[in-house]
Parts: sequence; C-alpha cells; structure tokens
Amino acid sequence: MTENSRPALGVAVKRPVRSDARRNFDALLSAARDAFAEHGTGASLEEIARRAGVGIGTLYRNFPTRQDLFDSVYLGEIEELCAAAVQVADLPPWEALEAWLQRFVEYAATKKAIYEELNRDSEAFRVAREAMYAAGQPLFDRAQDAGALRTDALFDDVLRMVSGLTGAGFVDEDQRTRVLQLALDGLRPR
Amino acid sequence: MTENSRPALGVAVKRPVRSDARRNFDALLSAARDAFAEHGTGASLEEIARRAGVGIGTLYRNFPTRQDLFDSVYLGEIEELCAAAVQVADLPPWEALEAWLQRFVEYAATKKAIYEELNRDSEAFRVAREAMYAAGQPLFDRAQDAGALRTDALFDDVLRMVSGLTGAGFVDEDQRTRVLQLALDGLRPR
DNA sequence: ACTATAGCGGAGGCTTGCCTCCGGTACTAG
DNA sequence: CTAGTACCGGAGGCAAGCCTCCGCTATAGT
Repeated sequence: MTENSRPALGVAVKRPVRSDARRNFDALLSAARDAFAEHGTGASLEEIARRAGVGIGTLYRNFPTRQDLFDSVYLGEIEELCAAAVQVADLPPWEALEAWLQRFVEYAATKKAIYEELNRDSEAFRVAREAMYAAGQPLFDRAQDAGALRTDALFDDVLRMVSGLTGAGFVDEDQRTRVLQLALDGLRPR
Repeated sequence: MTENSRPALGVAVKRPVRSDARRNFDALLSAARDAFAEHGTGASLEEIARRAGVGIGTLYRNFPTRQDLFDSVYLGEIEELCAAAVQVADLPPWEALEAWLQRFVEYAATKKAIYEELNRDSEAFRVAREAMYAAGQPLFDRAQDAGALRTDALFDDVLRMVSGLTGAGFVDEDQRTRVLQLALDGLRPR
C-alpha cells in the first residue's frame, strides 16, 4: 500500500491538488489494484468505485478510460519492480537475477492482468516494458556473462515464462515456489 | 475437428438422435471450442450460438448451463489427450513424456480456460482430471524410474507448469516452444 | 468568514449478455 | 404420404456494466 510515491515514469496521470480529490484518487488506485488482481483486466469499474467509497463519476473524472486506470496501477507496480532491481544488485550474479524474479512474482498484484495483456501495445505499456527491461536486463546479462545462465535464453523468454507461471493456478504457495524453482533450474547451464 | 468420437468419460451429455439435432449439437460444440479458446470461460453464449448458426434456444436445450457446455468441450479434449498418451508409449521414457506434454500444449483449445479453472471442483472436472492423471502419470513415473527426471518434482507440478506456460502470451510459436523447452529442461536431473 | 469554483456522486439512457417460453417447422416412423 | 412429435429459433423480460451529465458540496484562497 505504498501510496505516496507516484509518477516518475512520465506517462502517469497526475495526482490532484485538492485534498479531498487526492484522497479519492488514492482510494481508487488502491481499490483498482485489488480488483484487477482479483478479476483481471475486466474488473467492473462500478465495483471499483464502490470499493473505493466514491461515486462512479469521480472514477471517470480521474481516469477517463479503463485503460488509464489500469495503466496507473500497472505503472506503480513497474516502478516498484525497478526499485527492486537496484536492491538486489549486490548479490552474486545468479542469485541477484533469481531474487529479482522472485520479487516479480510477489509484487504482481496485476499478475493476472499482466499475463493477459503482455502483448498489448499502448503508449503506457511500451514505456513500462522499456523501464522493466532496462531494470532487469543488466541482471540477466550479468548472470549470463558469469556463466550462470544458458546462452540460448533471452530475457524476454524468461519474463514471459515467469509471468506465465505467476498467473497460473496452484494448489498453494508452496507449489508455486516449487514449480518456479523447477523452471528457473532450466535456465542454468548443464 | 474430430467430431464423431463422443463420450467415454461417462459424465458427458449425450448426443441427440434426430439428424438435425445432431448437426446442431456438433456445430455448437465446435463453435464453443473456438469461443472458449479465444475468450476463456466467459465467452458469450449468444455469440457461440450465432457462430454455430443456431438459435440461442437450441444452445440452452442441449446445454442447460454454461458449465454443461464447457464440460463437454473440455471432456472432448481430455479424451484426445488420453489417446495421445497411448500413442507415445513406445518412445523412450523421457521422449515419451516430452512428446505427451507437447501434445498437451497443442491440443488445448481450452488452454486459456483450463488455466483459469484448474482448481475448480465440479463433478466433470474431477472425472476429467482423474482420467488425465491416469493417462499421464505412468509416463511420468517411467521417466522418473529411468532417471530421466528429477525426483523432487510431482506430476501435478509439471502439469500446472505446462498449462501456465501454455496459456501465457508469447510473441510467436517459436518463443512458446523455446520457453517450454527451457522449463522442461529444468525437470531433468543435473 | 466568505465566495468562487474544483470536485462530487448518482440518476438514467444505452448496450450486452443471460435465460425462458412458445408458436411454428421439419424429421422420422409407419 | 402423412401424422405425430421432437426440435427449432428468436422475441422479450431481466440484470449488470458502461458512461454522461448536471445540480449540489466542500475546499482553499483572500
């Protein structure tokens, strides 16, 4: 619920000035995060407004289209992911990459949605993807240079693999972790 | 489009007797397969009827609930999957498992839906899962006994891993194959 | 404290999908 | 060929979601 770091990635809608408006804006973003996590991209906007304790009109004023709202949530998550890349930078090559991917899995409140939309092209998506790549690629390259990662895998392959696994249904968290581990082991040289 | 092998898994709705009815039934099933593949479980029933060239009433007569329709499509796919398990049986242990999983990926017109619903419990789902497990588990065990597969992986882990990857968005078929290969490599002993 | 105005919120028109019901059609058995 | 009936199909009522519009409210600057 880190509700004060806002834009930075430029494309973002800007936070309102008046105090009540700002409160509503944040409540909407937070409700939207939950809703998207739970129902994917198709979550009901009226439901989101309701959960935020706000009229539907207010939602539309802040986020004229569903895409605007989704982008804002999504960009927030991407930012956190970029920050995480910095935090793991001092681990050994493979461990750093692994830790970051683990983070990728945990953060994704937008999991389901990211998974559905990974190919979509919109301005915000392009920017977000670029930022995410800029953050993760170095970790990936470093691991590859250190010989800790097969050379026939691409960074994009790995991201999609992980997001696929992230979005899938598992019996429990243990299983998710176990499966992720299996898949990541496939990335190491034999 | 193998539209003549029907039930066998018992739970299925039975195929009508009158010729026009049978034609409609099959058209619905086929349209539903496409629709579920494209839009997941939530596909519009009216759209399905339209695509099948049939009135909405006819759809409801054959499949009183959305679940009934989905189950029928799903069971069809599971049957084909069971059949595939027999066909690969004479390959070497690892290759057999790999080929079957490959088949799993290709067949899944219900991919997206399977992915969404893997945890759902309904009569039909239980039966289908059991059948699928009965078909695949031997391949899995054989590979494990032959030392071609790590011993800390469960069959269920693998199925979920593969169905996660299957449902994810990829740039092209090549990438999907590549990623699947990466993940499967993680299953082999080091 | 006062006021101009940014911001609120929900009523309501519209679309889309769900599902039922029943007058009409066309298959099949005899 | 004919009759009986199984089956067809879509009209129509209902629910849910989308989005706009505008009279009312609360805030912030003086």
